[in-house]
Amino acid sequence: MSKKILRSFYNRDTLEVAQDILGKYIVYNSPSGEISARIVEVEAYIGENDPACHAARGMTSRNEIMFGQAGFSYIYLIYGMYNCLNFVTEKKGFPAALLLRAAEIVDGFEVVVKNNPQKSKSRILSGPGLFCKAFGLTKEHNGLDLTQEILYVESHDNNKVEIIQSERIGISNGKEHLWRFYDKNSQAVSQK
DNA sequence: TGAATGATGCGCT
DNA sequence: GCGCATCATTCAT
Repeated sequence: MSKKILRSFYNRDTLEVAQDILGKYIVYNSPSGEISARIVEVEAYIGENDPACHAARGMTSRNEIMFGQAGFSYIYLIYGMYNCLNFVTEKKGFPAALLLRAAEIVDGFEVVVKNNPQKSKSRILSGPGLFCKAFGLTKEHNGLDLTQEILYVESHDNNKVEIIQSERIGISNGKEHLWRFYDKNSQAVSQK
């Protein structure tokens, strides 16, 4: 039994959403077929007081989606070559988002493997850049409504997850916040 | 097995 | 120009 997550799920404290979204399934109706994957790793970026958050220096044209309503996608390009997918959380006017760092492919491996043929099934979504590359997500998918049919998350019954909390990865400021959450038992978590 | 580096777009100082 | 919420490859131990 599965059901699509509604906007009220995202419209809460970001750290609560982070832990609740682990073990849920992200579904993408791509042009070449449906893909779904189990979310196993996320990081939280919260508010203008978080130095690692893109919103730390106020609203710009790049990050304005984070200031908007919860339940939308925020996708940006990093290092000139990799896209990263975030879920916007919290109420309108409060900038916060969850970075999707890793997932386990469930359906649509044959679609995903075309985008990255060298990768094994268990590691093909192990990293934010890899995830977007495999799913075929780019900044063109920025601002999608996650309560619509193209890109959304659904919950499944009986998904118990052992959650580990740790320091965020790849940032130089704001490391004192332990805002990375991942599934202890997953082989797909990034960084080994 | 680990550290260093190159690729490369774009928003900000 | 600089510096990034990265990854794959190369070079050194």
